[in-house]
Amino acid sequence: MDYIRLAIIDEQPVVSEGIIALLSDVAEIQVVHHSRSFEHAIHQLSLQPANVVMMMLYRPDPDHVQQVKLLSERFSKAPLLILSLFSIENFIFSLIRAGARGHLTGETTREEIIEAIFSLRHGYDFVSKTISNMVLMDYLNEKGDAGADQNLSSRELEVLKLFAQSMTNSEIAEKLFISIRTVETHKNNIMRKLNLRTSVDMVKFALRNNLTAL
Amino acid sequence: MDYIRLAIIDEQPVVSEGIIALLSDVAEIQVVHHSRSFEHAIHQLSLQPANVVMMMLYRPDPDHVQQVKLLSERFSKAPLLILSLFSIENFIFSLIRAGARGHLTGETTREEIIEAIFSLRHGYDFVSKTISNMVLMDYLNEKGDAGADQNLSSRELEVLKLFAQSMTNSEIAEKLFISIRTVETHKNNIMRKLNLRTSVDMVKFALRNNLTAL
DNA sequence: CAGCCGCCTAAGTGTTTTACTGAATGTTTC
DNA sequence: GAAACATTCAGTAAAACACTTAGGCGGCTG
Repeated sequence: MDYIRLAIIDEQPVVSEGIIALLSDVAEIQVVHHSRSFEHAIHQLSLQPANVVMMMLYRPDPDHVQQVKLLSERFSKAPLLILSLFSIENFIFSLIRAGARGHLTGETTREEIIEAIFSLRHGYDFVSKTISNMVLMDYLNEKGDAGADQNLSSRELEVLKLFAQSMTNSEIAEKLFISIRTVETHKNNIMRKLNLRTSVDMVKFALRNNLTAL
Repeated sequence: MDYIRLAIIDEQPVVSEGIIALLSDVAEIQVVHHSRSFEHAIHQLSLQPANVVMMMLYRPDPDHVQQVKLLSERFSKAPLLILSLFSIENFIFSLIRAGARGHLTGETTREEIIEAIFSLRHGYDFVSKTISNMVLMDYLNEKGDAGADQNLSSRELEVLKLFAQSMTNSEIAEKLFISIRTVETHKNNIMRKLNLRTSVDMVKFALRNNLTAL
């Protein structure tokens, strides 16, 4: 009997509990451990390897990209499945580029989760229909500006996040080891890309997308 | 037998599915319907009343405060339980002021959810320990800025509101028939009075106090 | 492979906003 | 009537912003 050993990484215990309950009557899937933090997951995975790792994300934090990269490199035998409760397309692409082998949104169903886990276990990638459709829409729109709402680079997201956390330009510059002028440039590009008028709008955008706390 | 008729409002089907799975073996709780949108929930609740309404929130959108207010007024017989996957204390207080009778964070467990539902059904409020502790801390520290806007003059409040609505200093000056320098002074006084560091903090204060929409 | 595009970096220049200080005028309050 | 505060405005220096150019780098494409 070849069980799938599933590891779960989730900051919010109640959601992982729910997911585990959803998977409880699938005999082939065995949840070996679930962690509330990335660091704990690394530790757990070293002790007890998994076949598939599932990671719940609640906001488009650039840190997650680094974590995905690290996980998929260090535990390359355990393909990584992302479940994101937001849907910023470009950010999700970053995650996939960083090594995630599958992705689901909050729109997904129990059946799709199971299908995704089986796919990853057997070496196939899995991307939810929602995201597939986004790619298709993009393809059809010829990268039309209509959907060019949320194509911030990871660096821009980082700057936006720090700014929305009440850091001044010089503080951001110091923290990221870049010049103040570069911080300004990033902010300009963010405003241009998102079609925002003032920095107040930028703060609101960050809040809407859970990049910072109110 | 007196079933608890539970209605669920959740944008992310996968989370509600998980919650429903967690509650599936509690005989006294019957999930009568779950909606992906607030509007749909209003419609459903009119057709089929509930004893308890559970609402999942993923980000601190001020619209939610209005929705909570409307729900708790229109369906006053169905106490409202919020499950927020973030933990911004001030925002949660707004939700409770708006009429929510219970609140849980993502830290919660299956048992706590069940306890909360039963409490609300029997007329008691339920607030998770995480938030209870926050309230206590707040009470002790006298730190919360609820009511702090009382100290602002009406003119200052007006300037703050316009600023938080993305108006530049010159636009505010023009609108209020005062000079730009005066607008600056007002902003300075606001920051000093509220003990804020940056204008980003000012925007957040305005949002917390419903002076503007996100 | 050459060319194009996006990302990251940075600077130039001019405008706007902020930080800090001071101050005139009126209203309220003790 | 003195004290406290609201409202108004300004000088000066620093910070931030808008708009532009620009080099190096990596990826994609014809």
